[in-house]
Amino acid sequence: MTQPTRDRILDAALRAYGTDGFAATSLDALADQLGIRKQTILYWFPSKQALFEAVIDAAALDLVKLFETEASRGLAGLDQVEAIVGQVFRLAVRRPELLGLVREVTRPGSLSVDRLAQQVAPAFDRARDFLQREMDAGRFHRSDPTMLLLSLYSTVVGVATELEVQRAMGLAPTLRGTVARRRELIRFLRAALTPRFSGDETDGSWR
Amino acid sequence: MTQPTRDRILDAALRAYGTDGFAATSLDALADQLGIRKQTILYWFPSKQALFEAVIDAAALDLVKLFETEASRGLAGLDQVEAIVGQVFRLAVRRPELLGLVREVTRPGSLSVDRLAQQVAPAFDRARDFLQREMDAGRFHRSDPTMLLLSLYSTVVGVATELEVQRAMGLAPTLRGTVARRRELIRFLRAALTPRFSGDETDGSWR
DNA sequence: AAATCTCTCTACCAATTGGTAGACGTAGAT
DNA sequence: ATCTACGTCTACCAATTGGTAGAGAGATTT
Repeated sequence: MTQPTRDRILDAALRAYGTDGFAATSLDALADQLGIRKQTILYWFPSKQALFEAVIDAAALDLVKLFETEASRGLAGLDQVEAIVGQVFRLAVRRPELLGLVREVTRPGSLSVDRLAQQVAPAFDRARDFLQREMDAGRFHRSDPTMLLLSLYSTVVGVATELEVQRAMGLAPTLRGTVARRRELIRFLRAALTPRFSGDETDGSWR
Repeated sequence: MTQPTRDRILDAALRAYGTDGFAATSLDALADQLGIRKQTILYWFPSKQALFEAVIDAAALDLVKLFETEASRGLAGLDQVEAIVGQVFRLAVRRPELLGLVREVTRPGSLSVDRLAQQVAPAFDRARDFLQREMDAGRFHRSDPTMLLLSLYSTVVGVATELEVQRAMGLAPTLRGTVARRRELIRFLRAALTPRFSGDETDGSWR
């Protein structure tokens, strides 16, 4: 009980919304799980929607902070990519609900995307700049940075979070399996990013 | 009204569950949308859960059929990959709710994954065999086929469906943009799949 | 000591939820 | 003509939903 009530609520809500989804999680269920009454939740957060938004803000802060510190190490080329992949996988293992929340929020038709997007945008910009620099330095296969980032995002977050798909493919969700998946993903990304020759294979122009 | 009631219900439910999610879609809302009473839905499907399962079955059938016909064309190498990507993108444009349902069902903590997984498994097996054959023929970068398939799945489905993430990255969801994204994705996949030299760069052994 | 503030609680409430029971009309079979 | 099966409906219902009102306990301030 060392953690104040408000934080405990945020924590449990993040876990619940990120796992079961916003609509499937009632305030009563959340309160039960915390051993408090629903009205206590409504004291700290004026409505269910407001709680959701607070959860998003908290998650965004965590995500940004994580990438902030990672970026500050100033790695280059595939080392940086590998480090980021490592962070995402660590997140997928230790706080799967966080990535789950991202998927919940980015669902088509979601109203709260912008709230998350706005806070994460600077990190995206930084990532894009990084890709651009690496391309200019000839370390990455040249292509449109934004679209490349989208592909990278989809691949990494997908491989890290699509646990059920992996199970369906016959991959056991063990620690060993996770490590193997990460290694294989990095192999995949290296193949996708490394330029063919000393120069470029494609012309690099867009459209 | 040429379509029988049961099919109309399945159709609307697929769209609703794939867009807003299962928990967020009430039977009343569904019925309203169809201009019928909720009890008519419960006449055709004994419970909300049963309707969900019927929707999954219908979606699985559509997906399998689509890949069945695509695979029967017997393309090889990147041509086959490109054709599949094309199909997925066509799906993302014409029936986004179908891919949305897949994401809904594959959410961690979902109880109905197995139902979908079981029906799609043969298609996955075929895809894995395809990758293995291509590697043996030296047309694809050698690596673990299952994990490669997972990476490919995540990338393709992600890029095709993560509309909100794309919007957050500043990519307009126009038709031109979609085409560009598909082209860039294929470029990405080509880079990831094509072997480096005549032989392999990696040893190909696993673990 | 009184008043205020902070936090959690009990007591409700109107709306919505998934689901049951059964009436009603239509069409085909006997 | 009657019986039966089918499909949709009205009428309910108990449980759950998010939310309001305000009591009460404990600490802090005046």
